[in-house]
Formats: sequence, C-alpha cells, structure tokens
Amino acid sequence: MNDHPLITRLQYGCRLDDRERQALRDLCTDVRDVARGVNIVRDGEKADHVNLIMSGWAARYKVLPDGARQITALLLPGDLCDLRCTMLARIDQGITALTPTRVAYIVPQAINQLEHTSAQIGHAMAWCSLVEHATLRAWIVNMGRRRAVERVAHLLSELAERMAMVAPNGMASHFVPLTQEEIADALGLTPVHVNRVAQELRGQAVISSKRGGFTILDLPALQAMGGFNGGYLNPHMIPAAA
Amino acid sequence: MNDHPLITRLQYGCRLDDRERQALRDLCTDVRDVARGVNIVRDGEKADHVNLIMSGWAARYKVLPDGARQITALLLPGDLCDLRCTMLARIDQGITALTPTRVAYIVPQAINQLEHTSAQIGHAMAWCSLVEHATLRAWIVNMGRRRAVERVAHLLSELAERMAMVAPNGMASHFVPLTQEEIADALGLTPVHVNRVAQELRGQAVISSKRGGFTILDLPALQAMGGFNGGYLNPHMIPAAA
DNA sequence: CGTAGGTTTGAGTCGGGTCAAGAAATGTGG
DNA sequence: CCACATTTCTTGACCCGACTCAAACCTACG
Repeated sequence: MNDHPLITRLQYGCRLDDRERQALRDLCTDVRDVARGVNIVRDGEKADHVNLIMSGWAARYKVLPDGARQITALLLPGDLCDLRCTMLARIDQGITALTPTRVAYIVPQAINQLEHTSAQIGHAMAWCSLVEHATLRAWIVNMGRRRAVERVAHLLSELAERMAMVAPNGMASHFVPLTQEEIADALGLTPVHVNRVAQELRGQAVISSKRGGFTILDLPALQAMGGFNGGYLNPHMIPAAA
Repeated sequence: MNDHPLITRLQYGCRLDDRERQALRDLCTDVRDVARGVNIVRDGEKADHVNLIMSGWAARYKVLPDGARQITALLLPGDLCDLRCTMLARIDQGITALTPTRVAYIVPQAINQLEHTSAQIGHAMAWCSLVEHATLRAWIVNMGRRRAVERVAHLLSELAERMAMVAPNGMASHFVPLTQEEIADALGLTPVHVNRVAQELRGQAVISSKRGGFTILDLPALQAMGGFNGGYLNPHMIPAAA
C-alpha cells in the first residue's frame, strides 16, 4: 500500500526500492494545512524551501498591473513547486490554494542530497521537470490555437488524466473542484464566457457542474472536443542508464 | 575573446574556467548548416541527440489537425533543445529553422558526463532550464491576458533582451528576423492582424519593418507598451553552494 | 436570516478573425 | 538581364467569438 503522492508521482519516472520510498517519506515531515484562498508562495518573495502538494489543489499565477490574473499552472497532489528554488533570488509568481490543501515544506538541501544519493530519484525529478515543461507547451498551444469550448474541454481532459495518475488505485474521481472564474483565469477567458461554455457542455451531457466544481460525465467526448492527446503527461520513457 | 554562444549562455548561470570552456567547445564539433524552412527536429521522431543553436533563429512548434501552427518557443544562439532527450522516447513538437541556421549535434552522453565532471556546468544547465521554464510561463501570461498590440510589444521586447544577452559585446542588433506570420504563430494571432498591429507600432515610430523582419527603434517605449519586465530572463541568481 | 462568493442572464460592443484580392519583394531559370 | 513564380505584405469588407457592464439569482455558511 502506498498512499504518498510524491512516491506515486516519482514512480512514473523510475523504480524505487523500500529504502528510497522511506527516504521520500522522511522528506515530508513538515506538513501544513493551507486554507482555500491563502497564498502558499507570494510573488516577489524569496523562496527558501520547496513546496510539495500533499493533497488539494493549488495554482501558480501572475497578477498584472490592471488586476487581471493569469494562472500558469494548476498543481495537484505530488506536484513539486520550485524544486530549484535555491538557485533563484526571488520567485516571480505566486502560488495559492484553490481548495483546502496540505503542503509539505521541504528543505532544498535535503532534496539535493537525496537526488545525489539515489540516481533513481534524481532521474525521476528530472522526469517531473520534463513533464511540467511539456505541460506548459501544451497550454500555450491550447491558448493560442483553440476556441473557448475546445480550450475548456482540453483543460478538463488534462486534469482528469492527471487526477487519475495520482489517485490511489481506482479511486480516481471525475470531479474538478475549480470555480468558473478559476477556469477562466487559467485559459485566458472571462468568467462570463466560461459560464456560457459550461452551459453548452452541459447541454451535450459531457459535464455537469455545480457551485465550485465540474464533474466529467463523458471523458472520451471531452477529449475529442478538445483535441486532447495525453502523451505529454506520461510520454513513453526510457529508463535511466546504469 | 569568447564568441561561443554556449559559453556565453552558460556564463549567466556560473563561472567557468579555461578547462571548462575548452570542454564546451569540444562538445560542439559536429556543426551542420540548416537552411531556412528546414526541420531540425520532426514531431514524433525519436530524439537521439541534443541540438544547440550556434547561429540563426529557430522555432519549436506544434501543428494541429486543422493545419493551424502554434510556436511554443523561439530559439536563439546558445539555446539547447531537448537537453534531456535521452529520457524521452519521442519528441512531441517539431523544431524548424526560421533563418539559415548553424546547429551543433551533441551526443547526450557527452553532456551528461560534462555535467557530472563540472558542478559549475551542471549548475548552469539547470539554470538554463529554469529560465526556459520562466519564459514559457511569461508566454502564457502574455497570450492569456494581453491584447494584440501589447502581445507583440512584449514578444519583441523579450527578443531584444535575449539577443542582447547572447550578442558578442556591444554587437547587439535590434533586428528581429521574423515574418509577420511567424509572429502570429507565436502569439496566437492571425498574420492579417499582426500586420495591422505592425502598422500601428510603425505609426508610433516604435518599430520599423520590412519584408522578413522588424527593427526595434524605441525599446523603452516597446517595453512600456508590452508591460515587459525582463526579470524572468536573467533573474538574480544565487551561486551554487560548495 | 443575512451576507458573501459564485453563477446566470441579457443587451450591447469590439477586438480580432475570415475571405479574397492585389501589391511589393525576392528568387529562379532561361 | 528579363519573364515568371513564390513569398510576404497590405488592404477592404464583413462577421463572429468573446468581452463588458450590470443586474439578478443561488446557495453555502456564519
């Protein structure tokens, strides 16, 4: 039995033995609860530790001078924030909890050392960073070349896939706990228009939605509408060399 | 005197001694010319080597089923493509030369070994990857929350800054060798509308343009119009620990 | 209850897309 | 050195997807 999100995550990028799993567990001793709407990282702050989402949802975002907010990443359990924070003097985007969230505060030195000790873990961390990178590119394609309905469908498809990847066996839910405004901020749309898109998707029985969240009813249809290809989330991997 | 783009680039992320500089030079022995419009990497291909842009401009892009193209990154001299290509079975985006380009083909093992040998170089590579990451996020903000004129202004500002960073001392030019269509594909706009934006910017004497490229006349004005803050390209760095 | 955060609705506007044609550069071959 | 093909840029008319503004409506929760 393994319910630790970091272990689940890293095992997509490598094989871990018991000792490595235990070391990862030991890494996450300082866990704090963050209420919805509270900042985990503030824009402009010095980052002195790595944040790991243990449960709940968070978002990395930027607020422009005119007050507009753009979400640049949605963070799910197992997602590491600012893994290389020791290299940066200050963070240029904030991170906020979108649901009640549990966050592990990790000392960067501990991670660095662990990566050094275990080639497997180092490899898996690099792997996570690659996937993150691919996800950012997928978002750019989504925002640049798809209409609103397709964009929403694509984003929800991505989130369904990512939830399934970190959910303990078979426990995957199809509920996305984001408000329409948060979806809008992630996709470069307005809340009003996301609302209209949501109505259309509900009309086609692809999703249902209630205050504070969406439920995916027909994932294949959603993927088709968004032109979604999940390859970037779990690309076929080549194992680390010896 | 140092005219090697990779060395120039890495020295933003670390200090290098003569031996390291020489090792980097030795890395780039297999240099090939790529004509404008020719693919450096094809979507779906297996990546078996790392590409380093030695001179010229290239773009990473994705073509959607309906034929629309979205550029997800513009690559300048010193930019490494798919540094971690050994981990991926196949690439999910293509790379094409936007101008006549010289590309160094590097064996991944050679890079990995060099990173291992020199902590400085390893540090600098991680640094490059951080900056790339930050640039992707800046693009998402740009596409999501800025109007067309601002977007173009922001992109040109970024490119001016990046050119200056890799140009041999004081040789920075203010010429961006991209067609209006390429700008459009990078920003999620249509060529027609980029043309109209270009006219507006010319009207304000902020840029001039001719077939196949733009010249920046008034960089501060451009930065102001785009709400550009270049911090993400060269964030204040914390040196590697011993 | 009352309030605040979230959703829904409607009317009106506009930024940017679409389509199509033409003009200017550049390149190519004879 | 000229005729022709190709790219790239430009222009105009029209349209539509998404934004704006503003009000009303829920619903969870204190």
